[in-house]
Amino acid sequence: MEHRPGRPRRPDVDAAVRAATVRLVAQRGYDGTTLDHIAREAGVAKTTVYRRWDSKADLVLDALVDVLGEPPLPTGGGELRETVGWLAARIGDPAVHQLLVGLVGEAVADPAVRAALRQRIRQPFEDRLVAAWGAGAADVDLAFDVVVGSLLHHAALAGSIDTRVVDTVTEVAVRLLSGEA
Amino acid sequence: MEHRPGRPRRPDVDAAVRAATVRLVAQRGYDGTTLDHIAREAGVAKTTVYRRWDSKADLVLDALVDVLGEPPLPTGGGELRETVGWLAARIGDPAVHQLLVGLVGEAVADPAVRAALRQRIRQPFEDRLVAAWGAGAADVDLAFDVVVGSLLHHAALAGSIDTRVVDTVTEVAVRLLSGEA
DNA sequence: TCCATTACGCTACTGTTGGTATCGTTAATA
DNA sequence: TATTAACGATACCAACAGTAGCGTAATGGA
Repeated sequence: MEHRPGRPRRPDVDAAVRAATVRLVAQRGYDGTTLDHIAREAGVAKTTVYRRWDSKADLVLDALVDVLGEPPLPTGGGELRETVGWLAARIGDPAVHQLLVGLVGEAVADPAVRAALRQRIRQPFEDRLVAAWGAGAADVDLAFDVVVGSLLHHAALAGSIDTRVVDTVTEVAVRLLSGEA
Repeated sequence: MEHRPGRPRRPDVDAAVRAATVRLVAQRGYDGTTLDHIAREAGVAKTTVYRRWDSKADLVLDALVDVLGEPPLPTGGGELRETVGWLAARIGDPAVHQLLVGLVGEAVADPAVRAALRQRIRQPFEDRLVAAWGAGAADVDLAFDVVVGSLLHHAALAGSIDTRVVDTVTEVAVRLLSGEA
């Protein structure tokens, strides 16, 4: 029962394509990165990419989930800032925010991308905070929108992300979640 | 000295094209609206549109400036919320946020759009607040990014904008500008 | 009136890009 | 050996932003 019949998939292709996607989108942006380019960079035919992912958005989301990592689980009392700060810091990473801003752009036009983004990016973050704090999911959603939205918009208008802005936005979101509204 | 030599421009074309742009982008989104469609809807040839605007982004920005309107000038003491709330409410308008989210998407890839967006959208807002409050421009920029970014991101993930979110975000930005950080 | 100048509509076109179809080949199982 | 599925390669399609060229209409000036 090792394999289904037929030629097995090359085992290293998924990782190579994801890595090429992250690298290229980080330096050339979402729109500036074509699928031909990704495939060539990963040493794979474009048709192979489309056998494994449904669309460019699907691939980029997969690459983003990979490079984003998992949010830390706040353990004690004052650790809320740890989780929120982690999110803000991750978005400061050019790879993360370039991948994300491209996906958000697609989400505006495509409800499927919207749902996938909620489920694979926002949900895990929300789960941690709700589990550790019993906070309302709506409040966490709002805090997430404030952190991610503010930083992405800042990056869009400024071209890069200022560290001071990351800190201030973190502070704002922590206050919001602490129930000081 | 009435006119330069040559056939004068049809005087109502600018307004008609802007109106068609607002209408179509509001209901079909930025990517879902083609220039052929805009031209047809405005009763004008596509080449005429390109004689008057340099690009789709240029046209959409022009239409956005038009439909956004001018921020109110806060007059007295507690009127900061008036100006910030105006901005948040304007973004709640589907026409405004659809136009804006498309432009922000272009701004990520195109520094020229980035600069134009700063100058024609954020600048007037900033001018009012700095003139009336002597607040630092950097603080106003941040507040702008928080209001606009949070609401656009919320819209991107939810598909529409919740009124409660508009209010909360306004509150957050007002606090930020009041120097309670 | 004739001319230079500029806007217009129209049609046709280019170039890019996400995504697909086809096909011969290769690597696995049964 | 037969079947099954993945692969690379190439060619292709459909959209769409933006451009070129052309005949025509409308203005001001000589």
